Amino acid sequence: MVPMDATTTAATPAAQPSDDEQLADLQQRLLAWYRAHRRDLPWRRTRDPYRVLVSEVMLQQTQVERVIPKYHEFLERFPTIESLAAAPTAEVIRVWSGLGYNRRAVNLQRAAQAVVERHGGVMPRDVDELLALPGIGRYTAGAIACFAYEQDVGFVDTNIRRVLHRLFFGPEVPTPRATAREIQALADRVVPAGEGYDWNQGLMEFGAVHCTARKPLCVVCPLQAHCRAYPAIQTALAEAPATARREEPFTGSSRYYRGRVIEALRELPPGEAIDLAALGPRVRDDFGPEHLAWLREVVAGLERDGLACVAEERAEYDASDPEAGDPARVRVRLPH
DNA sequence: AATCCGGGGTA
DNA sequence: TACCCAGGATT
Repeated sequence: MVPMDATTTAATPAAQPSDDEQLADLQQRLLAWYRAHRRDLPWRRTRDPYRVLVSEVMLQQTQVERVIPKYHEFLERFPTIESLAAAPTAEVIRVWSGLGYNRRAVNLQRAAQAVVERHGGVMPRDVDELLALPGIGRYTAGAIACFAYEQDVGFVDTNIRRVLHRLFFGPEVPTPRATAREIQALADRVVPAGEGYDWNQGLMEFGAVHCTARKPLCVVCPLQAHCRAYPAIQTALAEAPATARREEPFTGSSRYYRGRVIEALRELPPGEAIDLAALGPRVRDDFGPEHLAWLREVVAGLERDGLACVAEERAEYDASDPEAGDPARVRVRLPH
């Protein structure tokens, strides 16, 4: 006997679809949108875990259009995970030129070395094992599990965060209504079974070209009926005071000079080192002896990140200051 | 939670 | 010039 209670699933009228039916419709609409609008990107043509790894690390904070040529160049030079693991780090850093966040290059090679040494050259499938690799966080681990091994796992990048927040929580401005944990849990829950690859690619594509941060195309959005942010998002974005987050000046910053030093080291002949006194003028026009200690600190920071190697030439013993090394005697090069 | 980490394209 | 952008690691 069917209960009289109208709230039970069995008694729910077709005119009031269940949450499951709503979600299924949303999923099908997004998948349909993606299959009609997806860009032909190089890393969408492969499931090779190594190639997926390379693309995902490059795509961390770097735009698609800038990654595409470097992706081809990098794989031409390092076609296999073994070749990357065995290469001189200096060469990996050189090939990385133009992508920025150079630590990623070092971590990518370290990850390749870990896969070769700890996993016999086979990229792990489990998110937890992937997370243990250098430079691979929750996003990249999930992306590899999904885009290389086609597992139905959820993960969150800036596009997925924005899209899921708008759909399920409402406008993300002026302040987000959901925590990172809630978004991650949601991302895991809404992956359609067996469709994880297209679903996650679709969420990112949708966020990148349709449900954008500034000018979402709500008027022609196929997900209108499912969106907690529609149509309030347009008003919210219009009223949001242009986030007065002043960026600190880049020229003259530590980041700027780190970039200049790496740029100078890349130009050295392979294996060659340069002393600070010669490096200085290549990094800043006004360089003088008073900048030696400062440059030594910049180089020390790069060394901590595995981006530079420092060798101090044997100094004369100075009885008055036995601790101090002479910055002028320090030589620097890219790591082997 | 805040901060650091590059660089290039574009309005 | 100012602003944007497929995160991770450290503290």
